[in-house]
Amino acid sequence: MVREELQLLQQEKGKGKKKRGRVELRRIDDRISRQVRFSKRRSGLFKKACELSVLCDAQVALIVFSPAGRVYEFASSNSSIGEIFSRYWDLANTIPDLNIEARESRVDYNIQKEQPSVGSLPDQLNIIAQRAMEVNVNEMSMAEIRSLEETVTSALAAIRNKLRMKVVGSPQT
Amino acid sequence: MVREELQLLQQEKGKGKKKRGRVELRRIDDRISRQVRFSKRRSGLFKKACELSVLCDAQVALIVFSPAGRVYEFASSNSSIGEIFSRYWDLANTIPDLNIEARESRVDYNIQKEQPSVGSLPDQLNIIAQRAMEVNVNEMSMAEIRSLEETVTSALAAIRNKLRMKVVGSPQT
DNA sequence: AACTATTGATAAGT
DNA sequence: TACTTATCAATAGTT
Repeated sequence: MVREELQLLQQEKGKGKKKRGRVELRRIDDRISRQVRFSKRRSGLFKKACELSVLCDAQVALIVFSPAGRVYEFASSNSSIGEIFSRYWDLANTIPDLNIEARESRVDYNIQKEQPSVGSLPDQLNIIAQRAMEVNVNEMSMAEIRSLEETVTSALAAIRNKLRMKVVGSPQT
Repeated sequence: MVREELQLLQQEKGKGKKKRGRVELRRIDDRISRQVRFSKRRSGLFKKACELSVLCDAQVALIVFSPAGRVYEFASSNSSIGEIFSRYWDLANTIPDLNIEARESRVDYNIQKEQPSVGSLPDQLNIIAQRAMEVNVNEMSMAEIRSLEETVTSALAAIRNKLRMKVVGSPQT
C-alpha cells in the first residue's frame, strides 16, 4: 500500500521526530492547549456543517459556546437558527421519543393555583387566545413564549386526545 | 516535501487510476449520491461536534434535517438542545446586534430575565391550558371540545407567529 | 456495506 | 495569532 510505503519513507527521513499519537477523547487539561484546539476544531466543525448543508441540501443549525462563554452559530442558508429550532421543537412535541427534554426544560408556571374563574373554560380560553394574538412581541421573553407554546401544545394534544376518546368511545355520533 | 515525494511515488505506481478531484462546494445533483454523502458527512459532523464538546469542554447543540425530513440531533452532555438554544436565544435577545462572531468582548450571561408577573397573559394562558388538560371528557359536548380545539389551535398559531417574528437571521461563520 | 486513494483536518512546532 | 508540516482522520469513488 501507498500508506505503508509513505510510512517507511518517513521513517527514513524523520528519524528523531516526536511521534504525534492519536488524540484521546477526553477533556484537554491544559487550558492554553484547550483554547487553541477549540479555535481550530471549531472552525473545522463549522466548515463541515456548512459543507453538509450545501452539498447535501440539508437544514443545519449549530450553536457552540466556548468555555469562556462566547457563542458561535451557524444556520444553513434560507433558515435561521430560530426557524430550525422551531421545526425541531415541533417535532419534539409530536414524537414521544424526542419529548424528554421538552419536559425537563419546561418552566413551571403552575405555582399559582388560584385563578378567578370567569365563565366557562372555552370562554376563558377564547378570551385569552384573543389576547395572545394581540400582545406585543416584545412583551415576552423567548423563554416565556417557548414555554407558552409548549403548554398550549400540550393542551391541544390533550384536547385532541379527548376528542379521540369521545369519538372512539361513544357508539356513533 | 513528503507530500511531493508521495505524489511522485504514486505517479509511478498508479498510472491509469482515475483522478479524484477535490469536491466542489455546491449541491450534489445526483439524488443517490447526495444521500450517500449525507450519511457519511452527517456522521462525520456529529462525531466532530461530540469531540469538540468533550475535548474542549464546550457546549454544543446541533440539529440536522435531511432533505427527506428526518431529524438528527446532538447536544453536549449535561445540556439539552432546548437549554442551549435558550441560552443562545436569551443572548440574541439581549444583544441588539447578533453579529456574534464579530463581538470581541465576553458577554455577561448572568443577566436575570424578569419573571412574568402573576396574572400576566402567559400565566393566564398557562393556567387555562392546564385546566383544559384536566377537564373531564364527559363534561363537554363534542361541539364544545371541537370549538376548544379550534381556539387553542389559533392561539398556538399566534404564539408561533410571534416566535417567528422574534427570529432574526443568523450570520454565517 | 466494505475498501483504498486522496483530500482534508489538525497537533505540534516555529 | 498566524504559518508550516508531519500525521491522522474523513471521505469520494469504486466494488
